[in-house]
Amino acid sequence: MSLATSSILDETASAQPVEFTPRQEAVLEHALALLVDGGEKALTTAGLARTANCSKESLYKWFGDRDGLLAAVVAYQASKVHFPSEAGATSDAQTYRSHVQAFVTALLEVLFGETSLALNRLSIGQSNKDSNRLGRLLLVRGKHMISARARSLLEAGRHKGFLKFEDAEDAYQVLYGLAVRDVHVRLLLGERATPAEKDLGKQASTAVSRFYSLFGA
Amino acid sequence: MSLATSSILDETASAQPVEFTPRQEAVLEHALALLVDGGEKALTTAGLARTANCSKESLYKWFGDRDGLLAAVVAYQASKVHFPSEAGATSDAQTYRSHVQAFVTALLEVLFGETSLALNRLSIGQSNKDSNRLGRLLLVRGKHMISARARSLLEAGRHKGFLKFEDAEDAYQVLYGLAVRDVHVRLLLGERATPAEKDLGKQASTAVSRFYSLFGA
DNA sequence: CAAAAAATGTACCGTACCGTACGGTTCTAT
DNA sequence: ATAGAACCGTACGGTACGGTACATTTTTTG
Repeated sequence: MSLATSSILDETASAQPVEFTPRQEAVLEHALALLVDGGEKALTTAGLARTANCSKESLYKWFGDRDGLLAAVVAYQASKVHFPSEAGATSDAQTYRSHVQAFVTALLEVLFGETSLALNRLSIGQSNKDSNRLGRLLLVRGKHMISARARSLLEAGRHKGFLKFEDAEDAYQVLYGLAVRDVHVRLLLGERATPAEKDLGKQASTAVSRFYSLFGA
Repeated sequence: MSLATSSILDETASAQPVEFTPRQEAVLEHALALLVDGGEKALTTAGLARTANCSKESLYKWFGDRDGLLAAVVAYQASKVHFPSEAGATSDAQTYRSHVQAFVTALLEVLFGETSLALNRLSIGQSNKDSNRLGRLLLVRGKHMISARARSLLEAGRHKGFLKFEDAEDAYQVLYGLAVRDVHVRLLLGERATPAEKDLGKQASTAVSRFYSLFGA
């Protein structure tokens, strides 16, 4: 049984960090590069073997089949994304708000990055498969992780009296919508971001400002 | 020169309604059905010819090549989507707000429909092509149309003193974000909507409520 | 009703790519 | 140093699909 089907795809054990050897990580890095410019069609087993200076046989030994390779790419990239955890519990209203704004900025940086866009395009393109491994992988190791992190941040704000809301998940969804709007989908469709949309700090600032208008205590 | 490259793809003349013969529309309907369950891989020329009882030669005569067929499917579906225009200029605050809410509900109905999701998945999957015809097609005949419609609706509300904002496009983006959040992307990734997210009227209602908190006069 | 235009269905070709096999090479451990 | 494992590069089979050609049938038109 391949590495892909035995551990990466096993969503019951989705907590452990998924180890790759350095050689495999180097190959996955090449795979990412191929994906970012060229899309899924550009990531062929022969092409990856050529650009990464490895053999196809190794690819199949490591990842099982092409789907396993794609899943490994997604899992590997997800393992590289880390969000800053809340810096200490002792913070006044001002610094807490700056934490929220930093979180939103980091969120936009990840979502609007070319790598994330390429992987989202890949997963969306595969979302009509029987099991839809990539979509679930991206959701569970990407969005759900971020969502959990955001909820804990917002809960802390409520506990300290900076925010007021009923459901943390609901509040996070609003914050997400205010920050992302339809920019994500437009980027996924290939539209270029406007200069204003490229100023992620400014975008995050106004989003947080509006969020506080709705949920500030 | 094929129909696809001569008229559908001609973005300079993107205003005229794109005519198809009834026979062609019937074939495009079958193509849509194939796309909705099965994704792009399921839409093969041979498969479409078989299910639609037409010949491959006719497909190539009508649409040029496979890309032209995909573009025709997108253009055809876009031509079927219509939003209710604002019903008369004489309306009080209450009915105007109901118009806004109806617009948001219609927006969600379109975006979360299986057909729209399938076409968005298709266009996103093709967004790394050289010209990226599908993405631009979906943007110009879909999102931009809706955006223009929304701006005029919001401008009317501002003119009547129901709303207060600086930039109509910016206000619309906020309304969009409040209503859609990350549900669209999650659906694109294959996740099922929660029961609460399926209540589009309720979702639109709270979105409009929050929008009025931010932009109400 | 007959000629012409259009459409159907099938057969075919070329290409692209997944997956496997195999000979040769490099690394590792004892 | 040497045996064994891992790996590289390449070549090949099988398959799926885009696109074309052509004979037959259906529809339109004068």
